[in-house]
Amino acid sequence: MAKEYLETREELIKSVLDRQPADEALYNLAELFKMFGDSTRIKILYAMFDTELCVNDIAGLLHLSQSSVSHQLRILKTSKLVKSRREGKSVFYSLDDEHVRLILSMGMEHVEE
Amino acid sequence: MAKEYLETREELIKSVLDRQPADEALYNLAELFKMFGDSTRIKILYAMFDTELCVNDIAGLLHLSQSSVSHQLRILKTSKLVKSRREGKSVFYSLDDEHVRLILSMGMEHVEE
DNA sequence: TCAACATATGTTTATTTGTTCATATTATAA
DNA sequence: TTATAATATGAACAAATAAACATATGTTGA
Repeated sequence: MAKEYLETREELIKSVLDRQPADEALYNLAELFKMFGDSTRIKILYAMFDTELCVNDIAGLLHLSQSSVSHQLRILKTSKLVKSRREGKSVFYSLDDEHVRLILSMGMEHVEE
Repeated sequence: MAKEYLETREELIKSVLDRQPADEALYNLAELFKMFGDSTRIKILYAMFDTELCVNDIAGLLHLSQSSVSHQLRILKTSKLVKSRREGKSVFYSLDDEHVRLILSMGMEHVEE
């Protein structure tokens, strides 16, 4: 009985390890969520939920400094969460991927409960 | 023409602001994602993806110190991402909510591309 | 070419945060 | 109740990081 318990327990532990994704995948996953884990970036991402915006628009809209917005956009772009296109003097940013919207929505659903 | 452009631009800005969730909601959203934005916590959460585990199991499984795991579990519990039940000397932790699994899966999908 | 505007970037600083170590709490069994 | 096992917690330290400030780069029109 005790042995059986230990065996199934060992099996449980083993199955958890088997199912566990590789460390690298989990590291990347954490890095992804880290991008969403800052108020400023979340505000910026949400503002772009269904429209592209240029840096000054975002800064004005959200009462943030141009520098701060630009820095955060660079981080978001490096992480492939936003993309940009230049139009004259302005650079328009938008969400890079439908997943970004999904992740935002899913999180918001959880928060709103 | 220029005026029309400006008007629609103003309208765009206005509509963004209208759609933008309250700062408090966005703050909470960022706090939620922050919980997922650390490798250690992600590993712990994923290990519990479909089974409850006690502190020592997690520590052994993931080669983490007991203290570190306990600290992180407290943070996760405070954020309502995990729940716990005591059984004798052990405390078993598990994901608190189906949303947690959904958020993890959605993020992993994005990362795996 | 020069002035202005929009954006990007480098640096410094202050804050946040994860880990470690030591110790406290809680529960079980002898 | 004492020893031991499992977990929790407090404090100190080091690393990560967001914001501010100054300045650089790039773009347009006069």
